[in-house]
Amino acid sequence: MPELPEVETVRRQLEISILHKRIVSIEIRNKTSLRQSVALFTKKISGGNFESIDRIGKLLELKLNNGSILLVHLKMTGQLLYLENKQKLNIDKHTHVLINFSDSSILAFRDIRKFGYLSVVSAEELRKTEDNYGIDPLRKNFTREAFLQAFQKKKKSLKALLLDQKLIAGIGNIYADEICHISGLVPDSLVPGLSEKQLNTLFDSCLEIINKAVRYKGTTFRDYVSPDGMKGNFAYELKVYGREGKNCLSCKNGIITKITHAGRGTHFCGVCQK
DNA sequence: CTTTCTGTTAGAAA
DNA sequence: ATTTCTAACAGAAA
Repeated sequence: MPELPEVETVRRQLEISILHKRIVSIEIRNKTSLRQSVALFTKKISGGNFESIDRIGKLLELKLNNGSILLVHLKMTGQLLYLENKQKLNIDKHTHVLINFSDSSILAFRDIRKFGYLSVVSAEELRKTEDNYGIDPLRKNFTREAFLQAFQKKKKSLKALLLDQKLIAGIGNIYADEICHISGLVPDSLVPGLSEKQLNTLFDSCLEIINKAVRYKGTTFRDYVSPDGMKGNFAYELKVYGREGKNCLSCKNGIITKITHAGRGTHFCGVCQK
């Protein structure tokens, strides 16, 4: 579910709620949410505290004072929730991991579909993991030159490339469709057929959509909430995603079409996107 | 009731 | 080597 803007919203909220709190205990209610054994996971983070929180693409990196890094990927339905002690009533059967802090607050990992995971890694392992990711729109290396270069010699469709985390890190199904829309390009057009000008427009659109969605604290289409339980407001700004059969808000003439492309539901206006 | 769809991506298959 | 498809899972919608 969460794409870059949602994960960034989670990161920012955790940054102001859990840093420098001592981890006093850990409860694993579903061990398949961990990438390693319960014993090893517990040993590596017990007694520590989080010093900083970073993110690449949709992956959260919670840096501990002992040098380890807790990686969290939310996949489709994962949530990281910050709970005060009195909010323990919110803990349900989908809440798989609880990290208890010395002030009685809790960082809870909840995940209905159980695709998400937590993994404690070393600095070296983190470096290798980051090697699998392309440029992140909120990092300094997301330049026009790097963007154009990432698309060089690729024969896939526009949408397939936008979704490829090895090229651009953080864009998912919702934002890929929105980016194509404001670029005036149909998602299934082949990238080798795009002009230099169109690729430049695409670069601008990526930054425009991602930055706006971050300002709106992400999109809640179904399950997503930030650590304080709040929904994202970008759902009200969506122009094509989830709007099949409705009129195009941009050109006022077309009707939003939905097709399956690159294995995903794909939405666009056939009138103002070419 | 059954079938289809869903914001992700690792790994298999082609 | 590169691109496409499927499985992992749970639940809502059709």
